[in-house]
Amino acid sequence: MKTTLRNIVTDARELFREHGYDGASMQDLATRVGLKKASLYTRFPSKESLVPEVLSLTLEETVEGLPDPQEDWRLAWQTLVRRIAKTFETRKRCVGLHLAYGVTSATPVAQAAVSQFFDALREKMARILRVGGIHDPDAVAADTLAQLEGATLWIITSGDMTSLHRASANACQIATRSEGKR
Amino acid sequence: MKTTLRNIVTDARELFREHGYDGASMQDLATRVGLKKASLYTRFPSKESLVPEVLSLTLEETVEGLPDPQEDWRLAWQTLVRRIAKTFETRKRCVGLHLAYGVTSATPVAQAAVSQFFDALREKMARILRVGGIHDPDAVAADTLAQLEGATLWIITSGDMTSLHRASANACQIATRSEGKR
DNA sequence: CCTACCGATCGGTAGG
DNA sequence: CCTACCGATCGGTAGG
Repeated sequence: MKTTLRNIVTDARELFREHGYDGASMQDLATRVGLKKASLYTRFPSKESLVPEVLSLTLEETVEGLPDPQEDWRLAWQTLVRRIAKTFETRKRCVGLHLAYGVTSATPVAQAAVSQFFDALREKMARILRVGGIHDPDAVAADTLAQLEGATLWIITSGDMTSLHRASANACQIATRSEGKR
Repeated sequence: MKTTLRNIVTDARELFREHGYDGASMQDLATRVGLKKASLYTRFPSKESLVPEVLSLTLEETVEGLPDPQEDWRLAWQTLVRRIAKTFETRKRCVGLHLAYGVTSATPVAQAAVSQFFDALREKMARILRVGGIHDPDAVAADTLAQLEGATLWIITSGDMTSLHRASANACQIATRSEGKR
């Protein structure tokens, strides 16, 4: 297992997802990637600097290779929604949400990265809905993401994935109702 | 300001809500309530033991004095939903969600308390819907809570409360559609 | 990329 | 209810 930059970022992501910003330690990350802690600091200037890397990688993975909305916006929407739901189902929690709750004004760079991540994701979703002529695409995108994120609560507290499945199914139905309005 | 047990619990709640389980320190709590840290340990045996106290107080406050569902289930439902939404609007985040993401198997008592809290709240909501003859009350209750919780993401990242308002309004509409089914 | 260290802070306790 | 302390761990750095 080579210790690439990308490897460090994905391992940092797993730690942030599981333990949050405070709970993830640079020592844990070092052990995980097979380095000494000091060596991490030759790649990343600080713990905080990992957050933008983690989130931009996540955004990239979430939207890469998505069907062109101009060609088939329904397919693009369903693929994106199901991809997000699948990640939550596999990982049990959302890194972004854990970081959103975990970063404070003490780490402004991380805080800004979290805001930008969710804003970009929402905008990506809204753009697809806009092609489909869906009413108030920004609101529908935000609410859809909120429903998916909120469903992770039940996965964490009780292992129940049915709320996530309903959220995914309901979101996909947006793309199977009548064309044009609503 | 007297340093009552209840005072300590509500201050602990504010710290947990803002900083999460790891991020909230017993020293901060002690300073906040005007005691030395060691003195906290004469009231509570551990940091972990504060979690059940915080959540049972929160559950109590959330459901106390609610209209009797048998008398007017629509009013009971709307009051409960709006009460939850109001708390999120005022406090900007949900203690329960922050704790759900923040506690691990390293603090099993806290973890169990979080699960019980959300299960009890969902059951309370479902019981009201059951009186109203709403279809699949457990699922509707879980999804409603998920939508409200998820909306806090947008409050945190961008200050946008419109998603929370839509969640609250949509939930309340459950109680204004036709009696009986759905 | 390492060893070795820094000051700060953590949850918790001894002892009065 | 306090002072004073415990060992552990934190993010980060010096110096090679």
